[in-house]
Amino acid sequence: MAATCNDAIAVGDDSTASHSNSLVMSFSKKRLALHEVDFFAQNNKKKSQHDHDHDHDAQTVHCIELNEDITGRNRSIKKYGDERNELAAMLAELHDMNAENHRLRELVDQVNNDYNALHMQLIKLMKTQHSHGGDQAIEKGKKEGMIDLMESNTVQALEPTKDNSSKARIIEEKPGEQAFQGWLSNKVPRLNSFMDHVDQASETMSIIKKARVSVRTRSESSMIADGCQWRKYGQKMAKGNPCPRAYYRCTMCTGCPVQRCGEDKSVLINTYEGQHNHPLPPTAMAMASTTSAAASMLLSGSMPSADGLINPSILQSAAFSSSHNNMATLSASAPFPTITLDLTQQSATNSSSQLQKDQLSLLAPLLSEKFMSDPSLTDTVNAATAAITADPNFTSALVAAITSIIGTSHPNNNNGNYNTSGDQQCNNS
DNA sequence: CGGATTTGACCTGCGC
DNA sequence: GCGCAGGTCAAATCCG
Repeated sequence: MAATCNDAIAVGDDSTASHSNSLVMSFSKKRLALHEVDFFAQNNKKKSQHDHDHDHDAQTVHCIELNEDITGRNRSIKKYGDERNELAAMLAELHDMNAENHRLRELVDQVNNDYNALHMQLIKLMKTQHSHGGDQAIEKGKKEGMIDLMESNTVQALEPTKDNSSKARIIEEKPGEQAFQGWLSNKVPRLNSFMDHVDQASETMSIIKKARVSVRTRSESSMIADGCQWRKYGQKMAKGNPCPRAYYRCTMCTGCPVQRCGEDKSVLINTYEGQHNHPLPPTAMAMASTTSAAASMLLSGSMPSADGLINPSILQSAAFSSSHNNMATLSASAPFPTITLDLTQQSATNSSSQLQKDQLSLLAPLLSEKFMSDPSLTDTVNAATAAITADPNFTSALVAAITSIIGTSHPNNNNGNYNTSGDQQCNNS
């Protein structure tokens, strides 16, 4: 705008020559003035533009900041969107896993059903086999009351089974256990299954409670003073025995299930069932440990091992001691398995200490072998195990303990006021 | 008087 | 289903 104004003034000044200098001067002044105006105008313009530029920069910075903010928000939105998608994917995966879990569960149920069906068939088959192979031994045991396992071995050797090869192989590898297997198949057929360990354990525990250990001693008293306090709660006339059978219960602790009864004349037979469920005095520990150990040995021979088979050495050893010394005999007669420890010879021949040692030295390996291999034994049995492992002369100590218990309690029985001692049974019900 | 023992009744499992 | 034998209970009795 300033340049247009200057050009119009210059055209008018050229038509007047006489006043040229003054006009020039005036024009120059005006022109200077205009220049000054223009200068200020330009300065103002620059200033204005500068100010405008300054505001524009501020707005630009603000816009940049807003833009960055928007960009950040967009990033957050995008991030949230990604997380949402990821969560949705995880939910979908979880849903798939639930569905697969459901399918697997149905599959497991199906497998369990199949297993149960096969298990029942197996039990049925094994019972059928035992009805062929074990009947003779059982009948023999029932007739004689006691089964001498050496005789059982002979029976098996002379009369091999006619069943399938699997059964025949087991019998060949496990001579001596057929009587117990037969008894087990008759009483607790489920023990024949080595696959159902849980049921096996419960069954075993129930059998342990019913296992009997019969200790034969010579005593004029109606019961053995073995350190425990016994309370008589009943007496019965047993069939086939002129002497009454007395029933005793341990009174050292309320609820202790150990009981026994007695009958006989000169030979005292204490039959223990179960175990004490309370601490025992030292004098009672020997007998309790002995009976517990014997019961465990008896039951161990009837329990399958981890591989489903049974270690025959225990029963073989028992049979050995039985046939040679009449000390440990195993009875498969109903209702419960019974092991009889015959100490009558020791009591009758107190001077024959070597015989006692020899007899119990045969029993000790039976006990220690089983105890060292079976972790599920009770504390009482473990105590016996500790004694066996700690004392190499345990058998001698055990003989001395038992005989001393019996002997010191009844040092001289010639008082004549008691002549019907007992077949004592220690029942656990 | 309280605890232990006796004894007859009752229950249960098993064989016939 | 019935009878028998073994095992348990509980009231009566005994004893220190």
